Amino acid sequence: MSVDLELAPKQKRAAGERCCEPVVYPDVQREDALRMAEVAKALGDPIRLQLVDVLRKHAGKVCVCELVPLFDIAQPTLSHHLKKLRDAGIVDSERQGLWAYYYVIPDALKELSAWLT
Amino acid sequence: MSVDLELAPKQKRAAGERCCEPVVYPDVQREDALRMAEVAKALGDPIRLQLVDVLRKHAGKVCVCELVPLFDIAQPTLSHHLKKLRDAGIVDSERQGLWAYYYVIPDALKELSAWLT
DNA sequence: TAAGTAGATCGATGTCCGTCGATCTGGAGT
DNA sequence: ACTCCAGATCGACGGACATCGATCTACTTA
Repeated sequence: MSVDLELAPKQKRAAGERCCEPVVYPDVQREDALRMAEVAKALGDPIRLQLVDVLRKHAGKVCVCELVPLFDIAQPTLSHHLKKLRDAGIVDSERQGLWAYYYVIPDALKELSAWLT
Repeated sequence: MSVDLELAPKQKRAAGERCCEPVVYPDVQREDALRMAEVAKALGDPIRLQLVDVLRKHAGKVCVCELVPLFDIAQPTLSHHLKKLRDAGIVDSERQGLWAYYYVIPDALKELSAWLT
């Protein structure tokens, strides 16, 4: 899989007809697309999207034990989703004794948000 | 646009006390989360994200034959991605003779964009 | 030191996804 | 009618994903 986005010479169209305006290039380069797609993918699960929503609205750090009863999933599954969000660079966590506190990394959603606007 | 989940206020974490109360809140906005997650999931692939980017920048309808040479993937794969975007309600297509033209549905990204902002 | 607890990790399972070559569909040109 | 072509669909394959119960880890408390 190449990064190359060059246009190949297209086959000739019938009787000089075009199907559309000539060349279109993606303005978003591949690395940007990879980064934003990774964030979008992490948000592509209803539970993770709601998790981010809860964390964002709280504006502080939220204990995992507060999150567990909000969703009808087992604790390991929630932990799995939080890890996905961590791996995507959307949230981070802090351990304090037995409890773990999660928060949204500032500007983590900025690039995708700006692209969507 | 938000999931509207209120959390119990944080309390002091003294010895022997719970860090929080396991309150269950009605998930009134689950439908919103499902809808936005579906859009995010569709954007969670670099090629699909670039596809949407090209279609959005073009502001008109783009022929599939223009899209194929932009990406280093086989034609059925591109068709598969376009179908994913169609199923997510992000794009739609028009057939004109041999050619198919794709375009971004207006406001399709609006809800997710507003939530991200 | 022993018991208890919050949260992460492991292992298994069933499902979904991205990719491709091959094939099908239907309009266009000869 | 026949051929050519653009694009969609099919079938298969390998890998990723969501989910769970069981277990592990690390800290707190008796």
